[in-house]
Amino acid sequence: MASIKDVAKRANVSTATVSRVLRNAGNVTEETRQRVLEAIEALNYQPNVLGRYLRRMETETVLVVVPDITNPFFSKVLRGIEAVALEHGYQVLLGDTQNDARLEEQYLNLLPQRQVDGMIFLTARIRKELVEEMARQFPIVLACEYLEGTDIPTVSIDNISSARKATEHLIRLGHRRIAHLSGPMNIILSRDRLRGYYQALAQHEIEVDAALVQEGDFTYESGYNLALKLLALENPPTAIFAANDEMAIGAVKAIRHRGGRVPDDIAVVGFDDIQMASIFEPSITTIAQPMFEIGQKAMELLLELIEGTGVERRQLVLPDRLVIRDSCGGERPE
Amino acid sequence: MASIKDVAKRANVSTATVSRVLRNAGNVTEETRQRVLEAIEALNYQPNVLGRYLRRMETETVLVVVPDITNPFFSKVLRGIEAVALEHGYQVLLGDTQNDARLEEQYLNLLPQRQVDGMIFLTARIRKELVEEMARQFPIVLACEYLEGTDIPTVSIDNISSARKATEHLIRLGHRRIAHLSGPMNIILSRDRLRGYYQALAQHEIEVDAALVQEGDFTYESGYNLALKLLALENPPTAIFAANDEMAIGAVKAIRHRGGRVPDDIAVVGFDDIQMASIFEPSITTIAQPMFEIGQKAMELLLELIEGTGVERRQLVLPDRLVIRDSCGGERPE
DNA sequence: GATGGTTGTGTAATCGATTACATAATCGAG
DNA sequence: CTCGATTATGTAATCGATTACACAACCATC
Repeated sequence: MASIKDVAKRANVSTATVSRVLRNAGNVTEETRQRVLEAIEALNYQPNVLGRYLRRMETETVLVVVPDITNPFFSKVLRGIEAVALEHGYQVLLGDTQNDARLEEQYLNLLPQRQVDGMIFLTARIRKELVEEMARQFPIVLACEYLEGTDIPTVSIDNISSARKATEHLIRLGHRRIAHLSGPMNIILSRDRLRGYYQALAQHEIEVDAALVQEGDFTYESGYNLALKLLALENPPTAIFAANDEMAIGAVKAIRHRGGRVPDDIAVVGFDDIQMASIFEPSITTIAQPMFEIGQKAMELLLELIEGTGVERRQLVLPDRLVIRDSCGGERPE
Repeated sequence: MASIKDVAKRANVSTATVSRVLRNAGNVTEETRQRVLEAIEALNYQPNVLGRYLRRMETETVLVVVPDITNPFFSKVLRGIEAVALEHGYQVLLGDTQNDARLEEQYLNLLPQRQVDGMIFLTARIRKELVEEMARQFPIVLACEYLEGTDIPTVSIDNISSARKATEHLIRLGHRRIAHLSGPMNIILSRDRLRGYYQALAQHEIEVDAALVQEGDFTYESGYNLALKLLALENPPTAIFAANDEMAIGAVKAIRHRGGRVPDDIAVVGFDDIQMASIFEPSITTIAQPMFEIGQKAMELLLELIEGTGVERRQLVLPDRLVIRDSCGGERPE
C-alpha cells in the first residue's frame, strides 16, 4: 500500500506538500499541485486515516446508541441523524444494546478511548452519575429517552402531555374503564406515559383500577399476552392505551383471538406512529413523534458540542400529534 | 487526558511495561503489574485506541453495508453478524446506503483507508469489477445479495428455487393466472425470484402473460400501487406472488380497498418472513430465510478472511422454508 | 537596491501506543 | 562458582499523516 512518502518521492516534493494538496490547504502552486495529483493517481494512493486521526485526535465519527435496532421507530430517528451527519462530513457508527444496560456502559467508554468524537444516546438506562461525569468531559446528547435533573442536552417530546392527550381522547369518546399497557418501569418514558395516563383519569375524576395497568416491554408479544390478561378480568376494560404501537397491535390481535372486535368492543390507542400503525387493519390511533426531526436536532446539538460553538446546553421539546385512525372508534353509544 | 507516559512515570516503569500490562502480554512480575494497575486506576487512564490502531494497522472493526436500515429483514441479519462479532472482540459499524449505489461505492473506500478491517455487503449493486478488485486486496463478504460469476465469499439462499417453490404452491392450489410483483430489475435477487417464477410456470405449462409481471421497489407503497394496476386489468390475476413481504402486504391492502377479499378472491404470497408477515391479518404465506444465521455465517467467513485462516473462498447456500399461512388460502374450488 | 511582506516548500517534531532489540537480573545445572 | 538460559525491563524505532517552524524565492515599495 502506497503511503504519503511514496507519493512525495514520486512527485519530487516533501510529505508536507502532499498533505497540503490532500487537505486543500492553500499555498501550493498549481503546477506542483498537478504533479502531486498525478502521483496520487499513478500510485492509486488512498490516505490512511488512522495517521490523521492520531495526529488530529479526532475521528469525525459519532456513535448512536440504540436500545433495539429492529425497532422501526429508531431506524427513522437514525435517518435524521445520518442526514445531518453526512452533511457535515461525519460518519455514524451504530451501537445496539439489545436493551442491555451493561452494553450501554461499555459503549460509553469509546469516548475516552477517542474512538468517536461524540455520542447520541437513544436510551438512558445506566446510572445517571456515570453519564453525567462523561458528559462533562465529552460531547453527549440524549434523544427520545432522557435523564431527570441533568443539564445534558436532550431532544424529546413531552411524553406526559402526549400520553394525557391520548387517554383524554378515549375519555372524550365515552370510555371510563381504560387500561394502560406500559413499557418497563425502569425506563423513564414508560413512567412518563403512565403519569400522563393517570393525570387524564384524575382530571376527569375517574378512579384508578390497579388491575387495568399492566407492565410490558414494548414488544408485540408482551402486548398480546397482557391484553389476554385484561380480557380475563371480571370487569374488562372498554379501551386500552398502549405505550407503543407494537404492543397496541399485539393487543388488537389478542382481542380478536378472543372473539372481540376492535374498536366496537374494545378501543385501542398506540404510541409512536410507526409505518405499520397506518397499514395494519384496523389502522391504529396513535401519537406521532417527529422521528426524523428528533434525529436531526440531536445531531445538530451534538455538532455544537463537538465544535464548541453554541455554549449553552439546550433541552429541546418537539411537538407531537395525536393521529386519529380506526382503532379507537367513534363516540360510545350508551 | 492521561497517556501511557503518565502511567509509566507514576508507576516508575517504561511505557513498554505499561503496554505489556495492558495487553496482558507475559513477562511482567506480579509486583510491577500491581504498581502499573494502581497507576492506571489513580489516573483513571484509558488507552487511546488511535495509537494502537496506527501501530498495529488494524481497527478490529468491520463495516456492514445495508441498502435500507429501516427494513426489518436486515435488522435481523445484522443481529447475527453482531453476535459473532462481539464474541470475537470486533466492533460493527453500520453503513446505510438508502439504496444509493454511489454511497455503496464510497463505503468501499474505507478499506484502503484502513478505517475498517473488513466489510460485509448486504447489497451488491455497484460494478462487479470494482468490488472484485477490492476483494482481492481486502476482506469482503457478500450476504443476501451476490454477484454473478465471482469467487467472493457469499452467504445466501437459493432465490430461484425458493421463488419457484412459492409459485408452485399457488399452482398446486389451482391458480393459473398468477401475477408477480418483482423487486427492481437491477438487483440480482429480483431477477432470480422472477426466474424462479417463470420456471414454475413453464414446468406446469402455464403461458406467461407479460401484463402480470410488474416491477416494484420492495416498498409497501409500490406493492399497493402495482396491485391496483393488476386489479384494473381486463382479466385480473387470481393470485399474486410478491418478491417481499412488504409488497405483499401492500397488495393485500390494495385488494381490500377495491372491495376484494384475501385469500378468497385473490391469493397472496410474500417473501422473507418478517415479523409482520405472521401478525398481519390475513397472515402472509411467505418464504422464510434464516436471517440470523445468514448474518452469523457471513461474519464467520469474514473473520476467516481477516485472520487468514481457512484459505478456500466459500459460497454458502442456506436452506429456506415455505411458510404456509392464511393469505394463500386453500385449494381453489372450480 | 535595501526593506518588508508574501508565497511556496522543506525539515523535523508530534500524536499515543506497540514492539524489535538490547540489556540487566535471576536462576539452574554441572 | 561459572556459564548459559530464562525472565524482566528499558530504549528507541515505528506506524502515517499533520503542522509548527524555518527558510528561500519572489514581489512591491520607496
